[in-house]
Amino acid sequence: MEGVGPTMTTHPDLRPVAGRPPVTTHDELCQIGLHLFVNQGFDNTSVDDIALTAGISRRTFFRYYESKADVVWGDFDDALSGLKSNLHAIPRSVPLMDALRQAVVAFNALAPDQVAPHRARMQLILSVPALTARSSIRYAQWRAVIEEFAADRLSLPSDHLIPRSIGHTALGAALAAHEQWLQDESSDLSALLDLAFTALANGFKEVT
Amino acid sequence: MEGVGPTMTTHPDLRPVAGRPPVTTHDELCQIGLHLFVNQGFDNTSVDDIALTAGISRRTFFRYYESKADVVWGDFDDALSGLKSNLHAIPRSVPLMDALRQAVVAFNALAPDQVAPHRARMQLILSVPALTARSSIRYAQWRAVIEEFAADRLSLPSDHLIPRSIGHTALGAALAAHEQWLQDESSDLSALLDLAFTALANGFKEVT
DNA sequence: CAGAGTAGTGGCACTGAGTGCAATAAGCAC
DNA sequence: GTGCTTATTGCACTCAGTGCCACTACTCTG
Repeated sequence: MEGVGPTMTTHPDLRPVAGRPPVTTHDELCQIGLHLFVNQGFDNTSVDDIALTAGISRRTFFRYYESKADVVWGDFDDALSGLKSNLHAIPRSVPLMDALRQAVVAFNALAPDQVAPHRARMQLILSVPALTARSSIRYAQWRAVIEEFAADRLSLPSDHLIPRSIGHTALGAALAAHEQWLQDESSDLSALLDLAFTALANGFKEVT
Repeated sequence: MEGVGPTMTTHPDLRPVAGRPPVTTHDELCQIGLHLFVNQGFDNTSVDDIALTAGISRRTFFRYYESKADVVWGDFDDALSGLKSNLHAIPRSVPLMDALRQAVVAFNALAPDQVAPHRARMQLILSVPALTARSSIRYAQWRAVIEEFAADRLSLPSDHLIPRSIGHTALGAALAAHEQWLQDESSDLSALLDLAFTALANGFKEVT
């Protein structure tokens, strides 16, 4: 959904003082996994394949990721906190739906060298059923950020119908834009996101 | 999402003339599955449990449903064609977003005796991670119906950004309403759907 | 440097989902 | 009955995911 993944490492190596140092990283496994999934397909890639390639044991793999499918998302919590800070950096004078649009667009602005890997990731997520399915967890986290922000702006509890609807529909708009982006190699994700969120804020009136 | 399930049997027994007759039905397995999931939890219920209760073999279970999770949706294709005909029964004079709202609200109008089982089903789907995940397939089918309708109304291809966004956001609104409905035992699903779709059509302006 | 403490790794065994295959059972028409 | 068709079933297998426990590799303390 955003600039997740290997190229966007955070946590600048805060290794805890004691204990055996980790052999690999989430990012490394993510890179390896994506590579294998792209080349031989998700279903044709076993956890053993990934572990073997990474030089770790199968058991250790599951200490890094809870499931094979989670690999594609890399360190998503990291990305989410980015979205959150993007949102909260927007002044309250900007209307809610504009703020959402701006934050989501800004957050998906990718450096040129990140476009290709992000395309690969999203292509997998949106086309492999098992990945689409497992992504529902990530989507829920993403929505929670939006809901919380909307609830704050509207002075409503975040489990109120309106913030919830905003969370769900914002996710919908973002996914639609991503699908569209994947469909056309030459398209611009930011522009598509902008369009989708604008249409959403207009209630899909006055559209071509 | 709608009046799916046991209480809503269609296909009035078009048994093919030749061959061994089926021992059970999708609906029966759906009922058994829901019952077990509600009582002992989804993860604590194995396919063997369901098969044993239904008096069939484990292998046969997988001829009826592709996965354990699919059980909760019963015969969803059936429900979908209901939504589709609901949509196409609406005159073209009704604006697109109003038509969607009306169709979805009408389609989720449950007979009093269907409320409890539908609550149970949606409660499972929206709270058990494995079911939430697997439901993405069903959601995609649901969206496709909406997208197709919107594309037709707007004279756009159904893989255009706007119909896609409408499909995604309509699903979002419906899910938000369902979540809200589950949260409050005394709430009315139709009213919540109406509110969510109205807010969507207003671009979330002028909301309380 | 020895030993304690801590955290990551690895092997093993196990459960359970889902699948391919081949045999069998149960209807139908003739 | 014989064939034809379709459903059921058992078996064997792959693979994801988990619990348990031993082991390893590092740091810190004395």
